[in-house]
Amino acid sequence: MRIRIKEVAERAGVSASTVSKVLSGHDVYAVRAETAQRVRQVARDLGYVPDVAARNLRTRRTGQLGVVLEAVGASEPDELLGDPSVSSAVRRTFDGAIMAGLSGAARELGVPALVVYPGGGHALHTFLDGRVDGLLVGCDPLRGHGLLASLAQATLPVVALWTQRVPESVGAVDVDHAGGAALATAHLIGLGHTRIVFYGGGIRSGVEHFARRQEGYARAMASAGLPALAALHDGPSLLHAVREGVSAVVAETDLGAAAAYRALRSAGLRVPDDVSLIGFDDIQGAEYIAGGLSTVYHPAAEMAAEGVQALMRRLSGEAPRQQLIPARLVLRRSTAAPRRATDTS
Amino acid sequence: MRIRIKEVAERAGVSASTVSKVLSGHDVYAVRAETAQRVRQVARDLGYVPDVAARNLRTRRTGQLGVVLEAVGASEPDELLGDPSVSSAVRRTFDGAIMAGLSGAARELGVPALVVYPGGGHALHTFLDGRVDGLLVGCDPLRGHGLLASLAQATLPVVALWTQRVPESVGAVDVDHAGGAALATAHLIGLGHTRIVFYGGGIRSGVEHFARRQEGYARAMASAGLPALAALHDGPSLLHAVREGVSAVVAETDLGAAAAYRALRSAGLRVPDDVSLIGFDDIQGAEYIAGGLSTVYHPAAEMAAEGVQALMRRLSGEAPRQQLIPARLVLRRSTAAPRRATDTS
DNA sequence: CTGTTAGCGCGTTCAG
DNA sequence: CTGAACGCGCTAACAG
Repeated sequence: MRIRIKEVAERAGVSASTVSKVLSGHDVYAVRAETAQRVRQVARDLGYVPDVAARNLRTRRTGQLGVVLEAVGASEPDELLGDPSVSSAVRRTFDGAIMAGLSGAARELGVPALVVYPGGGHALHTFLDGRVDGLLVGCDPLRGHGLLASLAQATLPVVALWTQRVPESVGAVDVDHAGGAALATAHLIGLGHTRIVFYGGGIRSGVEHFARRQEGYARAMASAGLPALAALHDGPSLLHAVREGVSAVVAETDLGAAAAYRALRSAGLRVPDDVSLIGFDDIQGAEYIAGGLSTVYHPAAEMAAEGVQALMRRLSGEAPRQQLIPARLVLRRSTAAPRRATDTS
Repeated sequence: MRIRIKEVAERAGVSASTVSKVLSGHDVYAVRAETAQRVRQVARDLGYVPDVAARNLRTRRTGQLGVVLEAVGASEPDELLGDPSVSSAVRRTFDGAIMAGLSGAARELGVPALVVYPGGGHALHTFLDGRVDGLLVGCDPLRGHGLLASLAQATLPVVALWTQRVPESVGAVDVDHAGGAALATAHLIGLGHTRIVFYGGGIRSGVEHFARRQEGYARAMASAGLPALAALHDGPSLLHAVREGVSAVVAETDLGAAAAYRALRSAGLRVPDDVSLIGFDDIQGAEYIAGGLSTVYHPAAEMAAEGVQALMRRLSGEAPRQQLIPARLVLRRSTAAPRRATDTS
């Protein structure tokens, strides 16, 4: 049987409420230093640990943050990313990064515990039973997220991760996909490329992230005064484009870059000698792709950490905000200056 | 203000305890079907959600399982696995796989929530505040885990993951590292190799997993009547061994296999033509290593899922057990039959 | 079959 | 400066 506050009180020769005051840490209660000292000593000797169930009931708070990862354990739609075993490994890396980010931030901020709800498909009321003070919803980037809409009605403070499509009342932290893709595109432009194509489903895929990445590509092209080309999403049309003068490829994802690389290689084209190739995500194994894939680092852990902070701010009364975490270039060996254009000779 | 049980009771014209009986789901309480029906209807209409804090206090249980991942967010000791950014990505894949496994099993078993404790270095009492009914401790495979020793004294049911070195009172689920390495070694033996070396720190590394992997290698060699060679852990000695007739390499990890591959290639040796190479872990990107690395799949998610089940069994009174999850071969293109030995011509 | 009663263990008044 | 009293919302035992 665990030690209760009453036993500590008896052993210290005080009342239970005095023990509570001492251990609460709040200085607002005036307790004689000597008494406080004795209480603390007895509590330590007895190994007293306050019961959170009772405390939560009394204070109507838990200090815990809920985490819903719609993505955890989900498998990717094959058609989007190719080999399902590979893409599920990618998914897991993101999950791990997100957990690491959440966990690190929670520790920093003194959050006692994160309550992770297992799997998807929970009814709204699951989150309203007083188990948590607020909720982080890690959205599935490849699917919709109806949960947010219903949560927006509830009084529980919510911060969404990995999306920017949220109701007014919900905070959001996403990776700056558009900015990252613009960075990648600008890098190629800076190397001297002018005919640059976006490789992937992009806006047509219906996937929010991918659409934003294509928008970032288009934005960077536009601000350099270059024409944004139509997105390509298969090997043959990519090869056709290269034959027509395209010298650089911005792939929607690193896995997409790997696919593009295979297509280029099978046609005898070299990277970066004949075509420059840049990916997005900096997935594990990217250094093995295309002889070392230049890419855009996807700050999943940073996003998650910022999400915890945003939720804590909401809990202390701040209004919901939408934030973007900047991505950054990771340059390896798949991008280089273009060969002199053959059609000028 | 949330709806409370009393309001449901009033609206349904019954007492609070009747509402409790109906909504508890336990059939042991005799409540007239008609009454139960009415209560359920009113509860639904009002959007009543029972308060877990009060329930937990009353029942002295939470249904929640605690999760400590000593590994989450930790960075690898560089000297063990090479490039820190790469090995931390590997770590995150495992974290993600473990979370996916935990999450999936929790959903299957009806566990309402997993309580993830952020970061390492928690004092023992952190876990004894009644927040959870039992604890899963995911051990850091590259470090020790003193936490288990102290938890063994406590009354909280504990199941350790990713280790076999646990006190009597603690359950354990680990990947069968030895069995997996034996599988890999037997595969090479089956192809006709006889001079096979283990590449990695192995027993000398002090890392439990790696020691077991080397033991598995040695076991497989012994049962084929072949001599187990001393483990090698750097490029030059590997090349020396190959020149002396070694035709196949069992690498401790996939990252180790990547390093071995680089050493072999830089000496002009081809894989698998000149030397067969097999790894361990099946990390993301393994299909890009050594032209497609044959390896051993590391069932992290399966291990985690089994851990949840093991903990649930403990909660229902079963004695702690130690379990192993079998690994399995993933054959790609880095292993092949040896060339005919040059020294026989 | 249903209602009444009595806490679960703690934090927070308010007297003294 | 300290302690007594109260109740957070629910469920288990018992009485009717």
